[in-house]
Amino acid sequence: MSLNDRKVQILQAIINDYIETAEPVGSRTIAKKYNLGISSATIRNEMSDLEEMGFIMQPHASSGRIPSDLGYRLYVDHLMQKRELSFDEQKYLQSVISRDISQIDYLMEETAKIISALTSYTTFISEPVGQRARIKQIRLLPLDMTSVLLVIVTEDNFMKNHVIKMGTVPDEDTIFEISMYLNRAFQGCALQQIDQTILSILQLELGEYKGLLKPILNALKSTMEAAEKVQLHMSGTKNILAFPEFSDISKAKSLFQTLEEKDVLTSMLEESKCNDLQILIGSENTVQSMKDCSVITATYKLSDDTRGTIGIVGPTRMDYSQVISVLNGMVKNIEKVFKNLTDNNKDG
Amino acid sequence: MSLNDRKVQILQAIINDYIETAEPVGSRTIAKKYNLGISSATIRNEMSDLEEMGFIMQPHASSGRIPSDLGYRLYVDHLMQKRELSFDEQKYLQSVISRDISQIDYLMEETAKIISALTSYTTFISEPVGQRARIKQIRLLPLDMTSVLLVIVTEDNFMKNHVIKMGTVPDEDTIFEISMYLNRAFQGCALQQIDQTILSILQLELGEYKGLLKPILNALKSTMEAAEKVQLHMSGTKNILAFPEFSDISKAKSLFQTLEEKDVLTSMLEESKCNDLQILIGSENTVQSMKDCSVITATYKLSDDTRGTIGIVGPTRMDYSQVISVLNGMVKNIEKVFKNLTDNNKDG
DNA sequence: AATTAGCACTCGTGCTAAGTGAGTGCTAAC
DNA sequence: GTTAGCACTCACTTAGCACGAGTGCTAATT
Repeated sequence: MSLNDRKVQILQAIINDYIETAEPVGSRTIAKKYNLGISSATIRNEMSDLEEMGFIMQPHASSGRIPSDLGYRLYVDHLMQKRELSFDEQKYLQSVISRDISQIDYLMEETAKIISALTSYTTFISEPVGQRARIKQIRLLPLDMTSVLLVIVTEDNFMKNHVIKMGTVPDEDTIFEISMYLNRAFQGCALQQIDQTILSILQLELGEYKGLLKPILNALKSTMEAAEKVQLHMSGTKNILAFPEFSDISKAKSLFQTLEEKDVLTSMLEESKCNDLQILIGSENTVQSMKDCSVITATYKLSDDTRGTIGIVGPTRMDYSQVISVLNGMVKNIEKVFKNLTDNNKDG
Repeated sequence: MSLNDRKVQILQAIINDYIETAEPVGSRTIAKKYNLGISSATIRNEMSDLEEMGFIMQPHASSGRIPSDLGYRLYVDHLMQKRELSFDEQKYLQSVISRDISQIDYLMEETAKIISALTSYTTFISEPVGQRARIKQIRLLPLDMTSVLLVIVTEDNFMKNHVIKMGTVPDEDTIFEISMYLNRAFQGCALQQIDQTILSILQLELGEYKGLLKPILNALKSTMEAAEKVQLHMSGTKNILAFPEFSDISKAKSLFQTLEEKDVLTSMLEESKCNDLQILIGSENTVQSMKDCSVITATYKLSDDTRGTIGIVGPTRMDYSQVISVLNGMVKNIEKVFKNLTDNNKDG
């Protein structure tokens, strides 16, 4: 039994119809709606074959057929038509550019919102991460009467500020000097490289301000930890409730549960980071509560090793073709935004 | 018809039972479960009165009674027993201390998680905000070959860093000088106070680096905008699905919709900021989708004018007494954490 | 040999009717 | 004023039935 042309047409019809209606598709529906030039009886025979081959299944005897995960897989890999974005979609997608995007978290938040609005699926996105391990700059600044401000920047411009309370704050020039010491001592360092030798030298150099060393080390540690932790933004979780496959509250609940565990999502995004586009259909997902969902992820690259990932979660019966074109569009868009941002700032 | 002692006892019994079971409470249930020493017939008569007075109502004829918003109001204002936290609850609540809390957003995130876990309601919390309008420090630092880093700090230590791309980056000493100019020019300023006079002087002082002025002004603007926008953290949205009052998917959906609109929540928290504790029951809420919910908010104060608010959303049938004690406990806790943080840093 | 028409059969869905039980309101007796 | 008793209401459950969408099989047709 071979997967001939007609079987493929029928499978395609079933998938298209099911994506649209969420109802099991019967042979008569296909005969009437899609002009394949064959009768429902013939379609029935073919469907029986398709079921035997594992591409479709019956929710219960004497009901229509729905695509299986394998069916969707075939569809995604070989049948799916590439869909161009409409003008309106394109325009809406690009609206993220026109806002103030100098703040990365805002850009991420907006991006997630736009994608979830366009696709009506749940969207999550990770901030771009690259070479964070090494310290690029570490600077001390005066803040007020009782505290100084420590600014730490890693190689890929991840940065974090720390307020350090002190009994008495040194004067402007002394702070500048200490700042220079610190920068010389730590620049280019990974956290692990900071050993006792460096610390003793530094302690000596700091002189009467050696009390600063402890809070500075704490700040370094917490910055490095935060740098490891990829920031995640999410939007459109409520959309899940609109799909009939989640009208069973308990199913919705367990998916929500998973979506609240950012670690799970982060590691999902991490895993897919090497692929430009990754599609996991139903049972292909490792997370139990997503066995009824498909997850599509796309990776955007700001440089060779600075990347982030956008992910979409929806029922397996999702509009793969639309999602993929939206994701591709958005990836191009983000990359462009960052490029523009860089160029603009060079002018200003 | 007066609200005598017996009526109050019956009302209390109805509310307690309904909070526990979520089922309309009948006269026989009360007679059997709560030993009030009167028969179900008497209770029926009293209930009839209570209904006439507006404290309870029937979902449909010949069903048991449920408390009305007015009933809950009476309960909350006069009947409710203050509940002490159990040892375990107290311990769990304080577990937020033992983690690394030097980063405010992490602390907020954890706090929301703990409260939603303890109460099983949805929790949202706003970061402490005080006098943000004025600039406390504005500093320029070298970053790398093509860019400098601008650090802006407002009066209440809200801070934001901005990367400014430049064709050629001045040397360390020049940057320091520019940094000092800037700081002198803008320290103590509100954004609105920056006028043309200041700008022309600055432009003169910046000399060949006057190109910096535009990005600096942009950075100032975006910082001030971000400072106005209160950061909000949320946890436990999925809990909503566990309550029978939201087993109707469409109700759950509209509540989710509201919870995704951070502006709405932010303004709710803002409004309640003057009260230590505020309880809005059902129809007392202005937001339409929350007319079936109660919202309890508690305000924590880090100083006279630096405050944040914790809010809890749940069905009107919520365990008011538990929620209030958890919120009070957490407010004390947060205030303590911040106090400790300050003291610790003074030592180190 | 492939296709199709026809038919029996399956099974979810929607409707109705009857029965059940929790709860009320009213009345008359205590 | 309190209570027992009773009629009544109404949501909820269950069974039975008809309907229709859909299948699989078989025999006729191309």
